[in-house]
Amino acid sequence: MASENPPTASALPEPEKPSPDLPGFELPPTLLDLSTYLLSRVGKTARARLAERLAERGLRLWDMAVLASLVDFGPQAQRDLVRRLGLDPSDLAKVADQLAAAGYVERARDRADRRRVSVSITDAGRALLAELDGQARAVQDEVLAPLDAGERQVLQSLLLRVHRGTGERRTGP
Amino acid sequence: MASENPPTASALPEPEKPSPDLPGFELPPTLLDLSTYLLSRVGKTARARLAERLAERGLRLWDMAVLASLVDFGPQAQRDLVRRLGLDPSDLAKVADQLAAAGYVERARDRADRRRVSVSITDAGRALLAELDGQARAVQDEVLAPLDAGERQVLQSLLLRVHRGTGERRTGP
DNA sequence: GATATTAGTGGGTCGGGACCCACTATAGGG
DNA sequence: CCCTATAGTGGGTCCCGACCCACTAATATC
Repeated sequence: MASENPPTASALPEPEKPSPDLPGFELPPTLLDLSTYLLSRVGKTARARLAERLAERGLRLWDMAVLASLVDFGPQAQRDLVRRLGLDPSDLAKVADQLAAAGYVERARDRADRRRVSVSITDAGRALLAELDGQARAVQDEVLAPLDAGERQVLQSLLLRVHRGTGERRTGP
Repeated sequence: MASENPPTASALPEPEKPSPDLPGFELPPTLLDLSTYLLSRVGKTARARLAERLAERGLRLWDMAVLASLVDFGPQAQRDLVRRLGLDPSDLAKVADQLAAAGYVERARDRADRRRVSVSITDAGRALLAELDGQARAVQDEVLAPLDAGERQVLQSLLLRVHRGTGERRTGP
């Protein structure tokens, strides 16, 4: 917890600006010096803004995740997508449905094991993902605006390590 | 977007471990080198784990935020809490209700302006917040396990700057 | 072949968060 | 005084994301 009333800005150079929504309404330092809290809050912002862009196209984060997985790893059975992305099989079915209906992916039964449905991305899907990736980077520029290129690299690398460390208890997209 | 199939680990020293849930199931590099994505994902993990701890006590993140605000800034009218924390007045009323019922805060009408209800924290509330803060730090140690103390400082400071930069479009606790 | 197991699907539930409206009580300005 | 704005409250709604169960089809095991 931060020391009582005087809003100490923890390990920070300068408070820079009074900052938040309303003038003179800073968030509690007790929260602000929990990286946990900042992570959660900033992460939520990032998520929300990205989701917002996707929503304009009627897509959700999972759609993008699935497309990315297909581009990066090639055609896969749904079970593989499920394991890789950690979402519910039932939910994936719905996502795949939607993507297939829109022509971004194709599904075909695996001839070796006809229980499996192999999903592959179409050209339209590739094009879509490219656009989405662009949008994601645009959002990133917004969110990371206060950081210079070097700092963004550092952040990226720290986050990646943190990510790799987390037990991955089946959390979101 | 990351280059096609070979799962390039972007601007990172070493992939360290194969890492995720199931053996041989890495997440798509296309996503992993979006800081936006990592932020969202890691943030979600942090949030979830913290919320989990709070839930054991029947609390939600907002409860903690309110307590923190009261400790850091002293007794305030609900309207101040609303503005500071950016939550709906109606929702705050419910949170305050619950906290008051549990004896963590007290409410009293402001004598200067009897429309206002001034909320103040009790000793029990202070004690609770201290505990919650401890739990939050425990979660933090879990989540940030891969980072050493110096790196955590860097992360904290970067996140704080990013946070300050975000327009704060009335997002979560 | 009978049985268990795996892949996919459809149809739900559940809880949380954000939001909104109608209503009361008080304050303040003309 | 009357009228508008503000503070708080008590109802809701809506949209998610996560999860679960029941069921079919195909395969694997013995």
